[in-house]
Amino acid sequence: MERTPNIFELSIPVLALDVVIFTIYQGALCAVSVVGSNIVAKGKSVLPGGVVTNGESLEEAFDRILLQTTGLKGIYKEQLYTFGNPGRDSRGHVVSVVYYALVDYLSLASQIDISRILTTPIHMISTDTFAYDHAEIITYAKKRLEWKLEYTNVAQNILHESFTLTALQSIYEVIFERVLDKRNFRKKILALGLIQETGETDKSSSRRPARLYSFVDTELKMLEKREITM
Amino acid sequence: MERTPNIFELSIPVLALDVVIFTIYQGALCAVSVVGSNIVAKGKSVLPGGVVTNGESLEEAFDRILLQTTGLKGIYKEQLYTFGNPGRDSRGHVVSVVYYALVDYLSLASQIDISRILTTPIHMISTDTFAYDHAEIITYAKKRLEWKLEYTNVAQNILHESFTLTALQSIYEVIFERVLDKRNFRKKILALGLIQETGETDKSSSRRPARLYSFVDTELKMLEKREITM
DNA sequence: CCAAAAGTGTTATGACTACACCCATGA
DNA sequence: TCATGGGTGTAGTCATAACACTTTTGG
Repeated sequence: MERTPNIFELSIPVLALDVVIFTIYQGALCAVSVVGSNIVAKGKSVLPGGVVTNGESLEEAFDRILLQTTGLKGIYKEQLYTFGNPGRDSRGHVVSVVYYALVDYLSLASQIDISRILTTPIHMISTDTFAYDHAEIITYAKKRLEWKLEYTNVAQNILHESFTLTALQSIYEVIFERVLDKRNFRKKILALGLIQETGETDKSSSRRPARLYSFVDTELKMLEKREITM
Repeated sequence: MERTPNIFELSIPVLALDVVIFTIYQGALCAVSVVGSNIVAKGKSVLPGGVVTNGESLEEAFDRILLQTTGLKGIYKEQLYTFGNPGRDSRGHVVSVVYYALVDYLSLASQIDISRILTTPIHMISTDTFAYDHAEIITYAKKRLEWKLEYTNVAQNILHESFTLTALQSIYEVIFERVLDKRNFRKKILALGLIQETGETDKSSSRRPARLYSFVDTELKMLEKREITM
């Protein structure tokens, strides 16, 4: 999170907004970060973030800050939590509304400035490598993501438009950190009616071509039954 | 939400904290509010709230604001959402971190100053009776409460220490707005192992005395399986 | 002895889990 | 023709949902 230096002298807390962006890269769940530039965050990674300005809605702040810090726009997001511990930034009292966001790696790579952006596998994230309380925030966001994956059709936002069932299953496996049974996974995911065959196949591999699927609904949808357990 | 008038002149959004307090009174789910005193909220109800001060954590702000506005302390709470639309308070840009809280009516009635506090059944809450976006916030909180009731043992926080199974069932019925089957409810709630018999019975009614139960765990606990559906 | 709420089981249906082999393709 | 990932079905177990009568008490 990059912050302008002068506002800490006001007598009220400063309101910031940070974003935990998840993507899947090389089979691992990763969080997107930038290199800290101020005195406190020097040499560490920080979440993309910034200060919310007067008269700006949180949505607007999200869009602006995301674009300024990463070059991304139009990705799936959801408000996560507001962190307000006065000690979380040693420069002053910063209350941060944190969003988490999902993006598929191909969209990410095509929109961002690779030289400024880090994509860190979540197992490599710790308070040694991330400034402020950002490692803790990412852990919190990961839990929320697991939950959302289990109870909603949110997975579509971390996948390309069309995908194979194996690719979809591996999203779940990577995020749940658990292997799933292929037959049960397919049975259940198809029974939910969330996805449909596109009629196309993925011919890029040198093996039997896999059928491609896409999500039926693009909006977030709560499931009556838990999506995936196994 | 009561706010001090002078801070709106600063060039950054003001951070406030509001609380949706739920309780069950006379068989209805109710939200606690106070009478608006400033020019914008005159004649309407507002959620208990206030401005977060510099150097104060959100937890500390919650405790202070809750006590100042209602006299309550030590009740169950959880952060709900942060509302930041610049138009939500016509006096200036107020970003409000909203918590929801649960309290049983007997504790509520014994701690609050009845003459200053309103307890409104949630079906009577609308933008006509509540100032700002508070009616909308309460609706949002109600949804979260339903969810929590379904997936956690949070119900204990809206009940007295010991309770009959019929009382517990009626909590679920009031919040879900649906009647539940008595035998299935009991079977399921007992199978979950969340509650235990106290050995006492409720002799206050003039009918067959009901057994009293209490919760085993006092901390919030996620259930692996959905708690109550039916 | 009556009114009212407390308390109690069974059955049918659907979901979940575990498990192993054949298929289609490009190299 | 072979190596690789794609694709498929069954059976046992467990949770869910629907349903009605007897018990206990105070008045």
